Amino acid sequence: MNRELELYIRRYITISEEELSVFSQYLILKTIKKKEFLLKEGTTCKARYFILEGCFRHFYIDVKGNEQIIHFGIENWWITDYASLVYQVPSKMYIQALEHTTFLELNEEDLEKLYLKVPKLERFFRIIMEKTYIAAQQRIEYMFSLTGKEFYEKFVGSNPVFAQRVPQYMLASYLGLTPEFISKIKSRS
Amino acid sequence: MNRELELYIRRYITISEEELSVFSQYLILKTIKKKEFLLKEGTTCKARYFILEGCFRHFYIDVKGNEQIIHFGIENWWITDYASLVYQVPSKMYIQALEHTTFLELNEEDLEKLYLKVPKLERFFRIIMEKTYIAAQQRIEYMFSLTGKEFYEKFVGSNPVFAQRVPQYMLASYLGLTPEFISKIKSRS
DNA sequence: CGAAAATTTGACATGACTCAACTGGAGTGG
DNA sequence: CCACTCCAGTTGAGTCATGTCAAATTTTCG
Repeated sequence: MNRELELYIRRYITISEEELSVFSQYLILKTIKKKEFLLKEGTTCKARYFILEGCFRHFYIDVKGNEQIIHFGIENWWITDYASLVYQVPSKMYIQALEHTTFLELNEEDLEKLYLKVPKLERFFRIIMEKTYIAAQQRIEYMFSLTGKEFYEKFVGSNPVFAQRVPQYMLASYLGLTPEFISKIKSRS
Repeated sequence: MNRELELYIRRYITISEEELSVFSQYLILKTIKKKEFLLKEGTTCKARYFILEGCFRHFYIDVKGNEQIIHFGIENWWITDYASLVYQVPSKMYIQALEHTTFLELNEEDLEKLYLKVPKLERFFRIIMEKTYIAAQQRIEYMFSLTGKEFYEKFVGSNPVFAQRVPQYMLASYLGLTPEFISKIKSRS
């Protein structure tokens, strides 16, 4: 079992070496180059990915043709398109590497088998989903309560390192603002 | 076991009568009157609630002092403040009945015990959380891609019955718009 | 029936967008 | 290693969607 993932799992559940090693049999270590895609619109998503090193952006093309980033994925995060994965329908999303990235792939059909062998993983993924949902909820609250300027400043304030790692226009997209507007925010302060 | 909840559970997992009856021992049938609260700011949320009949709104008071509705809860939905429930911290949220409402209460400490007795419930709640998360994600996409007018029309179009059930100013709050603006949307079409 | 709450309407304000032009680095090829 | 291109970022002018505030009207409900 990969050391990073082991630590991550043990933050949430207690699990034996044996169970971990069964889990690890289903994980495929992969790498992907900068700008390559893990998922493209029209493809049905078949797996979840645990990021070991690197960074993804998760976006879609909206009705007006703009790339709208809904997430970034970094080290120690799971990334996937749940809407496509869970309902097994073609995705409207793209997941693209922003850097050379290493990750573990967990196929969803395999995961279903795994749940039978290691039922504790149901618990693990339940807990992960709860936290993921709470984060999404938090995001909705910020979108409602903060102005663009406040949202930008909050994001950069709480993720200073990450804000360096991605270009400004992607931050703008993530925050639902235009690059021009971000530029004006910065100059006015 | 309550019939509604049984049907709901069996949409997602296969489960025996015995397991269901263990589950049902932990459920408390309750009712609440219109305008009463299930949860108030400052209280730590201790349970999840399955709505049998009636309706709740889930809101918080933002920095500017406005009530910001983040969800409505209706029949066959679970409602709770996950942020408070999962981390056991005081809630920033209110959950208030909009009608006389009947629901089943599931205490979180009990649920932890239940997971040991009926591990399948981990699976059940994992699946529920996945769907709940997907819905939250969808909401974020709408907030990004649609104008206020479009969002309002989409909501009323897909929930015509529900839109009747709550006052306009609450819809406005849920959509992140002002009641005045909703009024203008309606008059201009 | 009357008071309180919800909705509507209008005048005005503003946050954020659009578009277009400009600047400055980062690669790339000769 | 220079010249060129290209992309990200900046700046400014003008616009538009939506908000604010206040008053008028309608609905709800005790």
